[in-house]
Amino acid sequence: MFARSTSKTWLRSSGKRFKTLLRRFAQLENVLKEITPKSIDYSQWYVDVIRKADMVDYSPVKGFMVMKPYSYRVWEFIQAAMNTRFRATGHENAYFPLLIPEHLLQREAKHVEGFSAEVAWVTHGGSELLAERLAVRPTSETIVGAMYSKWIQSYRDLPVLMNQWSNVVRWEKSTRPFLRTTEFLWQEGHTVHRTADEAERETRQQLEIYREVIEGELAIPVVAGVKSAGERFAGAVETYTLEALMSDGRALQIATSHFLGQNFARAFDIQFLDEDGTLKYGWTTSWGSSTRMIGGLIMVHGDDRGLRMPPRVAPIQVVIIPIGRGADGKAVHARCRALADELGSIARVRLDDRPEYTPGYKYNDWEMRGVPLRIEVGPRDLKAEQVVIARRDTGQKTTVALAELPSTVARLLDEVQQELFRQASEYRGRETYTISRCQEADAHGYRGFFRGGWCGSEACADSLKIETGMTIRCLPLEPESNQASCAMCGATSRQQVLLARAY
RNA sequence: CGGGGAGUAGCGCAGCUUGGUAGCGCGCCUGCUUCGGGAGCAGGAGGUCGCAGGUUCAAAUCCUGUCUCUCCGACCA
Repeated sequence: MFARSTSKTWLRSSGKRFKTLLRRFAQLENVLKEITPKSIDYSQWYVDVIRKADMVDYSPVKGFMVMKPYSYRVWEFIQAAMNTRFRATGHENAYFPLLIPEHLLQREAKHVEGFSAEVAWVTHGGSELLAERLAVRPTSETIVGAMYSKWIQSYRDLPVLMNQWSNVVRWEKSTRPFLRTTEFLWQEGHTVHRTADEAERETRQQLEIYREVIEGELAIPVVAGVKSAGERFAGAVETYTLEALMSDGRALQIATSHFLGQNFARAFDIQFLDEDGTLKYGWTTSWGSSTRMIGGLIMVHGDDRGLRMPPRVAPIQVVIIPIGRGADGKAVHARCRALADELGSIARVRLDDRPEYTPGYKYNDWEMRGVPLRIEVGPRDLKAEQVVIARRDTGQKTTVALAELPSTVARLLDEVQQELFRQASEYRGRETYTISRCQEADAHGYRGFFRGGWCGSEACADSLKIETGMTIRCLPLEPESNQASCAMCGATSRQQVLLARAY
């Protein structure tokens, strides 16, 4: 036993030393100076990318991070894309308070149970001890429910369709920027409906909106499904989820939508007088997506040179880099400025005219930040009335005549968006396996999505976790085929499930 | 929360074993020369060594505590 633990420790530390060596070697080879290659240390790669791309910084408090402008801008694009769709489906934005009195938080039994371990409490106002402690919201079902019960009296008040953009706090044990932080930004929708059917439809409709935004804007392919009971939101009847596959083969739950039945309506007394004169409980839903999506964006599209931004959410879509000095330089700069003005109406353009850096430095710099298109303008191009365009997604360089530049840029931005989605889809397709026994995932290093049968028992879900480290990510809404037997116990399968190791 | 690793200039690190003037590379500032894939030379600025105690004539170095980051588990968007 002693020998075993010793060798384990040794392996761990020598593994780390080995990684450091490899990393240094990579740096000497000038593969890339600032970013650890994915293949050497994925976690380190992730941290390097977000820091070198100037997306976040750590704060003095554990688990809290600063979102710097370059990542916050991405968040703003996500917000815009979602707000448009929320509004189109009749939702309105509102804002509910940050602090929730303890008695409210405790109204719904399963909900409290689910969140109690990670709630932060406010106990003092100034130096005075509060009569009742106040929870910093981990999510807002309770405070929203309490308010809704005041606002709703008649079926004519329904449906209530509200959304809020806010921060929430969950005291997490281990944190990683974007993926799991103690405080995070998100959007949470809360609705009340007259019938169960309507609430169910709402739940699915919002999941579909998430899919549109995540696939269409972030270029991240997702699998839509239903959570198993063990993975369900605390207090929900049914939780719908979108699962994405990261480039290290682990799954990320990227958005969820909950059908809450009448659980919260009963707990918070959300009742309405129906047309038939009887008092009924409303049917509620809630749905959320967070800055975690940005973490997904990084892990799905990033490569060893850094980020690769899908154009639709890229803070800078086109960077123009002048080449040359002296007399040439002046003409080049004039041309670049003119191009920046011209293209500014069709894309988010940045002219990098910093004199202190060479073009080569700038290429690397902007590639690290994932700018989709780079336009190079040098003396040669000036004479030939052309520019060189380099794509971040494929690395391809092409020469484009000035006359065709605006249309080409517009087309290429569209192509890069498609290509990133195509690459991610192809990867996911390649790394999705159908298995009949969960141990078969071992051959693939438990990297990827695994489709297998499930008998429906929580015991099997638990043993899966213990034996393979995988969890049931969801019961896909569109199962590919139905396995005859459970991948864990071999009994008759109830439905195909998606298995993976998850973030 | 358990177990590893790490905190020294903006970044990456050496120095610590054996206590005695704070170092290197990159970056930064100034000047000149450079510019089609991380430019060159010269000069210069920058650090209460994570924080708090303790030992000592003397602590980056030794001891205790604590905070943060990071990895692996357990718990979760």
